[in-house]
Amino acid sequence: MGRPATLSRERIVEAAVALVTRDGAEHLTVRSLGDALGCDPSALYRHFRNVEDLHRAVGDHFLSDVDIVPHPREGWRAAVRRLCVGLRAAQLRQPRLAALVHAAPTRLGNELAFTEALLRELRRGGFRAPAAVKAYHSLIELTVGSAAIDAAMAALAPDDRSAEYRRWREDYAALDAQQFPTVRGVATHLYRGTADERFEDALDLMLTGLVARR
Amino acid sequence: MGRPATLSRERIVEAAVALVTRDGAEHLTVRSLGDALGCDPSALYRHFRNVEDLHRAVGDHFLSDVDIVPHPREGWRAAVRRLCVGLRAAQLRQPRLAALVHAAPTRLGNELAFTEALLRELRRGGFRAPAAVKAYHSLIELTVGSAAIDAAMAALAPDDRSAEYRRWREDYAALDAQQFPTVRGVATHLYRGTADERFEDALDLMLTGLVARR
DNA sequence: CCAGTTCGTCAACATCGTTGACAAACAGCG
DNA sequence: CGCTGTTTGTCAACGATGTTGACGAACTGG
Repeated sequence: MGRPATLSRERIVEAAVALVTRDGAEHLTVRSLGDALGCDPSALYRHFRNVEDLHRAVGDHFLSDVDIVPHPREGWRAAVRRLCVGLRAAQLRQPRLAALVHAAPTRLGNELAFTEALLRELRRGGFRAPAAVKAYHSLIELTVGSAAIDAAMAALAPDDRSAEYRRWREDYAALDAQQFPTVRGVATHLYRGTADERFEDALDLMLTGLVARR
Repeated sequence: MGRPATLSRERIVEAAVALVTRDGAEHLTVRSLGDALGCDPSALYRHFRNVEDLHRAVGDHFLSDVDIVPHPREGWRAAVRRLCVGLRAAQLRQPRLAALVHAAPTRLGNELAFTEALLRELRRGGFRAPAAVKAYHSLIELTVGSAAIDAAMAALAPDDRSAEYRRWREDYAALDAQQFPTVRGVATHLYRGTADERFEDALDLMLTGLVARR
């Protein structure tokens, strides 16, 4: 019944993923996606309520390459670490997209699979249900949150990015020594290294706290 | 020399803050701000390079009410906690705005004052420069990051927000028990309580980790 | 073969940030 | 006083965004 559909949610998401992979998420617009699919932009609204709905679907798709299968002989702490690092990597692989999706859990397939994996490791680590959920919230808050704020920088070309970090350091180093003595004193250490290193540092801190609390 | 300026960065920021406070940050546009100031929208470009520049200035202004003066007889851990909780509160007071600013440090007055205060407490806690900066990065990553992802929810009315959380719980509870046993088992605990509580929980975890590492 | 339904097309709307040409309003100088 | 140069706000326009409503093509069930 009705005209046969040439489009579908799957085809659209597939094309969107290809477009984002090729041109970057900032070029994912209703019009460009329509062009890529060879159809009118407005046709997309037959399959998605609005762009946010589309973004969620595309965002979840990118979580598919997080390694969530349990590794043998891996302790819970290492497993939790691996999961969070993997989630962050997947989010930052499409930085601009992550910034659009991070607002709320999509509660779609790939994200649910990740949630299941993380919570299972925490239960395996000896946390009871309420404590495991608390730990889950903390880890997600840090992992997704830091990905959200690092997304903009991750979108830059490596050269531009380190140039930007350098500029920040210079700004801090040029501060008035009377007013900001501490910042000035540590200016050379600020925003050195990569954002990934800073994240893993924070993650290890939190994991240490988790071990201590357990 | 030249035509006398009726506008200034200060006047513009002031009007922008008023506009954001009244209508919400989503209504902060070049045009609406021009209306509020009784001038042509394009006049703003004489004082700000682009909207992002403007957003940074407005965002920094909202950090002015973070309590950064040292409290007597307060340990470094309590002080660090207070600073981070205060920063988050200030960011979430204008949620939509926080989402626009979180990308990079503004390196403007209020933010610098906060950075100075936080680093000073860490130094006071016995951390040497590199370790203090590492701790600073971790705390900022968590605090600003979690504020970024909580911003969207914080923008909702309290009733809508708890309704949304309830819907998430129901979604998790309705999952297939075969495929997602762990998530389903802890579904009633997920996203209970407030986002503030979850943040403070994560913060305490990180502080515990910091104490252990020191 | 007609009626009903689905789905892509088309044109339009409102809104956004941003730019370049122009004119008003001043300071300094001969 | 008048000219020059500079600053600064105005105006009109551009291109891009998401979104909607009317239309017609293409199918299915009766």
